[in-house]
Amino acid sequence: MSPAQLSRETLLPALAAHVLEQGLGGASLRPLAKAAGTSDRMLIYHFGNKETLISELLGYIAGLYSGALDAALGSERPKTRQECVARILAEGSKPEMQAFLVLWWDIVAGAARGFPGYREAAQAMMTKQLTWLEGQMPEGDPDPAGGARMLMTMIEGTLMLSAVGHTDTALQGLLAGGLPPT
Amino acid sequence: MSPAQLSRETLLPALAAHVLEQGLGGASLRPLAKAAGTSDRMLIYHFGNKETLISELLGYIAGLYSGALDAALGSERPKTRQECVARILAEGSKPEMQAFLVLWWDIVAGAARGFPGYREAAQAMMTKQLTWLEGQMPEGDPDPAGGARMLMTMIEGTLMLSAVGHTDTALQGLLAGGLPPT
DNA sequence: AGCGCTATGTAGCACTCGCTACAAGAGGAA
DNA sequence: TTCCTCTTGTAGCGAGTGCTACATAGCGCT
Repeated sequence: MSPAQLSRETLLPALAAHVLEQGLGGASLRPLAKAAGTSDRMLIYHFGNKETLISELLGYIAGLYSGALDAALGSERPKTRQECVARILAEGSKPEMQAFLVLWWDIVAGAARGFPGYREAAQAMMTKQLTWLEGQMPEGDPDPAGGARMLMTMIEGTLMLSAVGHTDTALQGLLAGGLPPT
Repeated sequence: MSPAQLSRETLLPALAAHVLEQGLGGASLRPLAKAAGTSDRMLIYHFGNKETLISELLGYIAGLYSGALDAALGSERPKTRQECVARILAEGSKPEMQAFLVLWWDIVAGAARGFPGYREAAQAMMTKQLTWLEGQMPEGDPDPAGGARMLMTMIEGTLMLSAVGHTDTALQGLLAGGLPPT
């Protein structure tokens, strides 16, 4: 009956799955523990306190995101910047990415408010995404580094506007910027 | 001793001041009531329940934001798009705007998660900002409507990246987009 | 066998949460 | 006056919060 020994590493996947669908705002110990098949008592035992747990969880989720981006590496690079934008927006609209996106705004809000661990995790995810985007820039692009950062800014703006029901504004903005997502 | 009669209208300013500095995540009735000089009992009495209170509060804050934008209308229009971006980013970096910005990410997170009232308030604020931005577009701009939407998308992306410690990424993106904030 | 360390369960503490039951004062209407 | 409505205070409920005290089972080491 004794389950495989618990540890931070074995707990984190279940915890991540829980916050991915329930959010960080209402993440309290007992529901988290239930989702991981254990008790609040054991979460405190393994992580010390809730703050540490959340920090480690955010780091783990940043790793998940990084892995998801790696798995999304297309075989051949896009030919144009606009194709590049279209591809990454398509990536973000996949259903399995929705939970990530919703959670993302929780993380941004926590980062803006200075909660411990939030900023670091958010920064790591954005750094990873920037790297990924640089690798996705068209072959002969005149300014891959700067271009990637510009596309990144446009994409993040698009995601935010979409989150609050201003998808049209963002799409028309992309259009006016010469980056119509096909 | 009897204070002026309480009502939703007289309560909202104090409530807004509280969430502007404490955030929406931890906004619970008793601290809110204390900030407004009353009791949780009376908040429920006047608003019915917490959900309604938050919804009305978000609407009120959207109005505050709208007023702040109106008050920030410069006398003369910027000459170029980049000056326009520089001006709005400068506006957003004023200290009195910081509380708005931090709260903003709470609202976006709530909107993304579908909390009642959040999306409506966020949408209203973005609509207002878009209108404001259209009015700030340079005189002879070839495409004021589309341009405003593009600038809007870039600006929101910049704000988000700044919130998570990627200000440099955003600024380099603006630079590569021909929109260096002076 | 005995000892000590690690992992876990049970129970509980002091606190906050949104909300409600009940009573009471104030003011107007009859 | 008597009644009714509106507004407010006091007290509390049941649930949930992070966290802790205490006991205990299992394991390896000597």
